[in-house]
Amino acid sequence: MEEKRKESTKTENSLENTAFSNQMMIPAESSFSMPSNSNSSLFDISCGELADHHKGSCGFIDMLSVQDFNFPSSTFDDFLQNISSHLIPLEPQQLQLSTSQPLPSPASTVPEYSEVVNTPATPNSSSISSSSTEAAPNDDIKKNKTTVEEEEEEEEDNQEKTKKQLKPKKKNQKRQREPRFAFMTKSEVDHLDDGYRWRKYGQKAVKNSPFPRSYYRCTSTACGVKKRVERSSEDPSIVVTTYEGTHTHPCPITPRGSFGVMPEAATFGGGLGSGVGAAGANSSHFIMPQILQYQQQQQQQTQQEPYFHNLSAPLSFSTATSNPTFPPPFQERPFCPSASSVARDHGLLQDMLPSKMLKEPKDEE
DNA sequence: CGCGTTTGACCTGCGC
DNA sequence: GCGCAGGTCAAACGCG
Repeated sequence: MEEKRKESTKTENSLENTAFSNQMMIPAESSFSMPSNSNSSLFDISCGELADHHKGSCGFIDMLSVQDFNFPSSTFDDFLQNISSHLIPLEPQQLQLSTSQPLPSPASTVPEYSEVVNTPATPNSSSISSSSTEAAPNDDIKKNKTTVEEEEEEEEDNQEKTKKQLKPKKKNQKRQREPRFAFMTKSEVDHLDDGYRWRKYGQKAVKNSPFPRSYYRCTSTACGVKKRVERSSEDPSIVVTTYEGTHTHPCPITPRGSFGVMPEAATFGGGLGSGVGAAGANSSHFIMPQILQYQQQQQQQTQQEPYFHNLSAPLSFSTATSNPTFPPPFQERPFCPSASSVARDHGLLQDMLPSKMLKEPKDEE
């Protein structure tokens, strides 16, 4: 197995633009629902089995029509970024529902993602921290510890009291858990090219999984963003990518340098989504959005109702409830959606995805 | 030669 | 205290 994995790893490296096919995992707060009756759509949402550490933290999105889609890094970046600009978080309670239900063990429900994810136990802090922690993630940033950050620490403390800080990183420095953000992709390659340059610094066998977990770090000196990649033991075709930290630099491979940049600003937005979208997707903001919006527009251009609202049931992502209440942090838009997304929502996918992908919704029109 | 990967050792947290 | 598991380090190695 191990060897097989290794081989695949090699393969991955050679496959730059991975087959980003059809599934994305998003933070629990990203849970959203969409008209269940609009299954024609580009996306269908459902809950999937999550890796242990993801339990309770993520939702699972199926991008039905995005089969075997090759995502150029820049596109992916855009994609995520656009997405994140429309995140619609759920209420703590709902989050609770959405996350805990599908999750087997309550204990493992909140693990390390507590900050980013909806921590049933501490809804408030979770939502707050998700945005705040983003401000104090990277090493450099840590240097400038501000009172704000200290507050964040407190929050984190609360959240992590159960989990405690993971290792203080060799120094006495208390280890801060940076906001994390995970998503799943159905891909043959583990390491998706998200536009950033990553250096693998470790690989570990994961318990209860035949697949090893790989650890990557952003190669940019001042950037401490990390990312873990592992395959789902449930479904080997699914790659779970977890980003941690905030990029403090623009995406090196982003053609549209414009958006990829969210340096300091990233403190708020860069977050976990980091790897994913330079500025983009930050933990708490990375939630589906425009895509659905797009879909909706495509299907019912007149629909004025927000695409998805709160998730009432983890598995159902059913149609929305009418009261989308978003925790403060979610209401903010840390970064500016790429021009394309802002200027023309419906152009989002067109802008990011190959026409191939857009076909479905379009054809439906 | 620079950069990235591999891989075993090491560190830390946590449960028993 | 001990063992397990996750996470990180860093030397060795491979590749362009």
